[in-house]
Amino acid sequence: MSSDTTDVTGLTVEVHAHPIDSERVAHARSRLPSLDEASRLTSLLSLIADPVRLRILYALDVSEELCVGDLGLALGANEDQVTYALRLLRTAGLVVGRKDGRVVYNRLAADFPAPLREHCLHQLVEITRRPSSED
Amino acid sequence: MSSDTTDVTGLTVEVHAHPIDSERVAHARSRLPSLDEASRLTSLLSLIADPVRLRILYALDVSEELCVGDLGLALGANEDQVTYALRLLRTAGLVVGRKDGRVVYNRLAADFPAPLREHCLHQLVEITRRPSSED
DNA sequence: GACACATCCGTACGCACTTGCGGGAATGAC
DNA sequence: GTCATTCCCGCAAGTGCGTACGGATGTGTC
Repeated sequence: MSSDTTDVTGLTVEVHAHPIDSERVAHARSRLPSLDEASRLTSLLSLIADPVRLRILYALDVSEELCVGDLGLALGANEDQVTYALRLLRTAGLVVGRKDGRVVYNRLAADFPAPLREHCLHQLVEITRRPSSED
Repeated sequence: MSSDTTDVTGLTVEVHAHPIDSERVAHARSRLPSLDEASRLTSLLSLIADPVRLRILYALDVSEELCVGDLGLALGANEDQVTYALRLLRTAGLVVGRKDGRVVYNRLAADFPAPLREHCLHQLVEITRRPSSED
């Protein structure tokens, strides 16, 4: 790369060596979440940033528990999609399954992040009903 | 498709014709956001579900405005990444740019969704500090 | 004028994610 | 026992997203 000389030597950093506002850079830098924290949060957000998975969470939020087939019916989605979505949600620990006979009843995990439920599921959907400036 | 005979005729729906709990299916179905609403919301969530973009929003939240190069410095990120991330954020209307000379100062848009700012930026990061069950 | 700088654009590559399909394991009905 | 049902898994393709690179544009400096 021609503009990135990550300071291995601690010297001669070629990357934008002239900050416009170094004070604000330092300020932002000190309060910024680490890349590790950000990655953890974004991997969680990526999970709910999918129409099928989001609607599954909505469905499980209003109905206590639903089996895979009924979820497909409620969403009008393919059962393959539901199965795959549930696999990810379960792996992340957001959804737990209770097996009773040949039916698996799914519900939100007991330790489902409360802020995620309150804000993303209950409130955030509101801003989709008011396309402020676009579309 | 072999398992989906979307009732065009109104008859012979082969898809899981025996709901386990048809009451809960109907309940979930009536309260579920439409696929269109869900898609709008998820496309917004997808925007912030990225480490670079999320940290840019954080940086712009604490520092009023920052230019592209300084953002790269604050994040320790490539300027290509910052440029690409800003392009998406600007297209979505979340970030606006003020050009002064050859420097472009970026800041959060005036109509930046308040719930997004309050909940996702300020509160949601908390849940990343407590890896409940998974690493 | 020539030059350095900040930013953006167009393109191509690589990769992760999702989907659809076939098949298999477990369970209940008969 | 045989059969139907529910759900899950492995595999192979298609698709979209992010990154890197070269180059172009506009702008201050000398």
